[in-house]
Amino acid sequence: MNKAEILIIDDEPQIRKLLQINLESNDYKVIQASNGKEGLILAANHPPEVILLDIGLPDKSGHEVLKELREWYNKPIIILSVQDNETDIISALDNGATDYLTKPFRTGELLARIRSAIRRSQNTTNNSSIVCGDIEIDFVARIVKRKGEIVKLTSTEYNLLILFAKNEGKVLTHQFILKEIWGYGYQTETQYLRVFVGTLRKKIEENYNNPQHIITESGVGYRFE
Amino acid sequence: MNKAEILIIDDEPQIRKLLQINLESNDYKVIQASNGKEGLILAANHPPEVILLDIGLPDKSGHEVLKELREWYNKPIIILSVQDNETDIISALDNGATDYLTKPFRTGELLARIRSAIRRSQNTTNNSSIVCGDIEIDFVARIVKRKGEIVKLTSTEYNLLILFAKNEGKVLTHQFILKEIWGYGYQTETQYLRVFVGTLRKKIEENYNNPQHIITESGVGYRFE
DNA sequence: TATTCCAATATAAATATTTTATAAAAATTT
DNA sequence: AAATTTTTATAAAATATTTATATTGGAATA
Repeated sequence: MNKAEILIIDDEPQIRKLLQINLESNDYKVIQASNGKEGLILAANHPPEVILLDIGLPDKSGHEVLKELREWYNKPIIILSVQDNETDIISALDNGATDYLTKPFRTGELLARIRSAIRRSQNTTNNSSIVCGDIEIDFVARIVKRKGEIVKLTSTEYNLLILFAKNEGKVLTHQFILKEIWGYGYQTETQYLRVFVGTLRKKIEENYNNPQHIITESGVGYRFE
Repeated sequence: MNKAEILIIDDEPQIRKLLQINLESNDYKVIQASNGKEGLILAANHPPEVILLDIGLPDKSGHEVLKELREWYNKPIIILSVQDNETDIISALDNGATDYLTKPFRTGELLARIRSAIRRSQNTTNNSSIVCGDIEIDFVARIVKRKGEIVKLTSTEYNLLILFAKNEGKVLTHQFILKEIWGYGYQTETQYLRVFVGTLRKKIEENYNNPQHIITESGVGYRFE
């Protein structure tokens, strides 16, 4: 029994109907909005477990809705997009979307993606702490422990670790990390990142010549495990 | 029971007859056109599941027909060509043809290619993940797994694999691949491609002396299965 | 049919280039 | 002044390109 609530924001009634049938038959409770404004109101009144958002709304409001949602909503937002609209997808992911699906999609994959998103979000946002192997992060107290011992981190180091931990298993590009931690205009300062990844590794890796947590993806970015 | 419709566009009546007999005995419904104009009309009136197009028509109209078709038709177009007309084949593939067969062809091969093309066109939803046999690509996480294990790819290798995976089953010419991965001006550097196909095969093929995923189409390019 | 030859492809290895890691100095913030 | 961040410099590692050589498969020849 799930009964987790899912909000669908899409202007196409057929898509909403299709989603509704599939989701309800899998024990999700479905709420629907046919435009961005309505979606924002519904989400605010009764925050759902997952939001499915059509990014390619005719009035281009999908991107704005995503940004507005992300100002306060930190559960999964899965983007729905028509095929061949890669630009939309990439910009959505950079703006905090959790995942995406292109229409037409297979039901099996949709359900799998929803399950995976919920699982991940329960590991992170819901709880006030994350445990990744020997690393333990307490968001409320802003404390990080390694094998039970408190690790002293500077605020940049801490922010970086949080960003990694919230995106466990995902490759984060240099650009993305720099934008998230330092803000726009810093996206080319890759050296900052190297320095801080270095200090973080020294503090959280067992053997920092052979990092097990922060993995380098040469030419691309880093991945946290 | 298939009853998928196949449109043949070829000026040689013997070839049309031969194809018709073979295809109908395999439960396909066959429509025929003896020239490009007729073919375009038939295709527009009743879009078939696959089009077999003779590219080497005497008046060279095959190429034009292909281009016109590709403006709206996105199902498989398999090129028929006389042997030794590699230029024709390559230009057709670069213009969006799915596959090719050289006359005279073996019936078994023809049928296999048609089946494969149909299968592919039915699941081309380019989604946030692709599964091809034991290979699994997650675009969001930017991670490739083989039998569940993460495969470490360099960024060029990854880009190449993505290009292949997004065009599964389709023959990609050297030129096309080089243009997509390295950009204009690199279209003659076929050796780059060989080196990278080599390293990719080592990483994703079970037995890389007998590649099952990246298939060589000698003189033309590669195909991903 | 078997053999030779050729062009295309594959592989290995050397070199060049780019990217990353690290230390440490300088600047800034607390 | 201490802690932290930014900048600079340099070493090390990873990746890409180039070169050399081997292998393969098809066409031509005997």
